[in-house]
Amino acid sequence: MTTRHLITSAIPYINGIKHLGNLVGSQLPADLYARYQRARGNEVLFLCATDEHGTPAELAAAKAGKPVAEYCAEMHEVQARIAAGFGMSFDHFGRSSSPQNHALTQHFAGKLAENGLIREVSEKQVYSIADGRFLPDRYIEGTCPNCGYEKARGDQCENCTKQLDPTDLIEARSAISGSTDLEIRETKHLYLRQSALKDDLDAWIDSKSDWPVLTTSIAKKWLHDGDGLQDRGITRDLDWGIPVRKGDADWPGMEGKVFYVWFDAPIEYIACAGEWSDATGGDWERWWRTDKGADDVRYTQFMGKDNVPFHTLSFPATIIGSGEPWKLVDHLKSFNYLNYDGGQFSTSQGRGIFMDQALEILPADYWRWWLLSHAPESSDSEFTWENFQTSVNKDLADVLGNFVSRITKFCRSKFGEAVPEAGKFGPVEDALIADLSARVERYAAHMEAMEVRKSAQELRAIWAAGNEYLQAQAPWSTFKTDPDTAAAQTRLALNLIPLYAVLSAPFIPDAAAKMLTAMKITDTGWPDELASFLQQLGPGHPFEVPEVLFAKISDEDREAWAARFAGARA
RNA sequence: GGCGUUAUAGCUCAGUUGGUUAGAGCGAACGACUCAUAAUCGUUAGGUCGGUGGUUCAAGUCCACCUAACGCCA
Repeated sequence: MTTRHLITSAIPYINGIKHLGNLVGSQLPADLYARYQRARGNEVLFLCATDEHGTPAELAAAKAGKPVAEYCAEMHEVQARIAAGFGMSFDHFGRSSSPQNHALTQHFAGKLAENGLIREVSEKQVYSIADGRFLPDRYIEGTCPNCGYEKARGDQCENCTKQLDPTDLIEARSAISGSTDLEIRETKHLYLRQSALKDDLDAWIDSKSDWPVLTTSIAKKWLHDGDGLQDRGITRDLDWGIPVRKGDADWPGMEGKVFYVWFDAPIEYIACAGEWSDATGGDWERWWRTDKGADDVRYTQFMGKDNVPFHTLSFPATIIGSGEPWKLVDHLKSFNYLNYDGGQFSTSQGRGIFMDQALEILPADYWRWWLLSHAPESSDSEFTWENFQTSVNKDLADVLGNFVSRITKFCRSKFGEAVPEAGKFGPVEDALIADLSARVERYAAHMEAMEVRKSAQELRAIWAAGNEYLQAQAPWSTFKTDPDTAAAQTRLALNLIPLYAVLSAPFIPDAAAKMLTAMKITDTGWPDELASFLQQLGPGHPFEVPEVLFAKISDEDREAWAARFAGARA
């Protein structure tokens, strides 16, 4: 029985290229799961997009000297290209600024208003006359009244960590223009009454007993801490964003305002499916509307822990509050942070390795393997160059790559570049097949459960089993006295290559494809019946000795890279 | 200050609902093999499971307190 899997990765913000910590927390594990489910013959819709609205995008565009729409369009292409470089198998990589998202976001706001879940709030905000705009708290700078630090931000002083209100700052100025010509103006905003949905959300979270504790503990904290779940503003005084409208209608009093980015970004998960439909002719509603076939869809989200509150509370509040039959997430896989060599990856400080830089120095498979096999599932984990080097060299080059190399070269030298036909399997071969069957089953169970590290561990053991078999049977020795038996041993070992390719493809798709190409086989299917799977390459089946699958990382490379990435990004 | 997560062999980590001698990979030592990217395979290495005190016939595995790191919030 096949299952339909809707899979989304947290959508990356538009203002720049993401680092490896961002990648391992969302896109990469989501891709792993999507590839695995497709390999099992299930129908998959895997979506991601760029998150394009908000002040940071406006400022990044201004810094680049471009209109914000143009900047976003360009950065979207850049991010799409890099994601493709990492092998992300998105069915669609959309944009939160799409017309589909404009319409859907306005639709949701209208429904929420109809259901009494929106309230209007008047509040005072800082307006910069020189900039001609309201300033978010963190874009106001001034001297900290507490410690005297001169570059304190309106929300917090980075020097003494004291929480501030913009009006506390001495000599407050705009962080954008530096202008001190500021005034307090009254402005009206819409708030989503999340508090009214608290009990619904609480019950819903309670029903998710199989979610990672990281996910539920964060959600529970926000639900129960202090005064409980707070209402949140969903509008801003900005130009760049989705205009505030009540469905198709104007929203009196909200002219010139846009929806706050956190409100429209998750709705893009749905709109993205609409973009996919418009681009491909697919039917997005059967993935998202439970009244139109989405009831039997299994929806899984992937994200870093910083995104958990929005996905467990705010977005579900939007969906539940609409009163319409939209699909809610079934499983939410969250990740901790990946640290870089003793500190944090930092986009703002340019610390760590960024996605474009990673692809400049090594192929995607190297990064995919290390990042996934060290995914920060149970706690924060750390990238070090030494660990990366030994892990990649040992696992990929020595255990997997060398296995393919040794058996294909051995066969070529003794039997030629075709699968030898003599001899037959005995008890040792049966035992190997039985052992591998059990391992494949465990691997599948871990992949199904999204236990990323455990999956990688089992996969590695499956690779090692091939080396163990060769080492114990030593066809190079057997060949001298009993060439027929050596032929059978070689035949079995060669057949392990397609097995390794299929199982490894979700982790290292490029190398997996090379392995299949070398063995001159295209579609292997999933190894449900291992005994027959391992006879796919029958006697006489031709193959080629592939190029080295994984070159090793030398100490010189490692040292050079460690030095290059020690400081801030150039 | 409140809350949360984490703390297991030199390193990176596994350890289901508490139950015989606490596991894996890497590193290290020794051995085997020589087909292979000087790759592989095997054996060994004995860590008071952060600390203290409890519950229990029995705790790394539950409870309390403490310590440290990280994070979230105020």
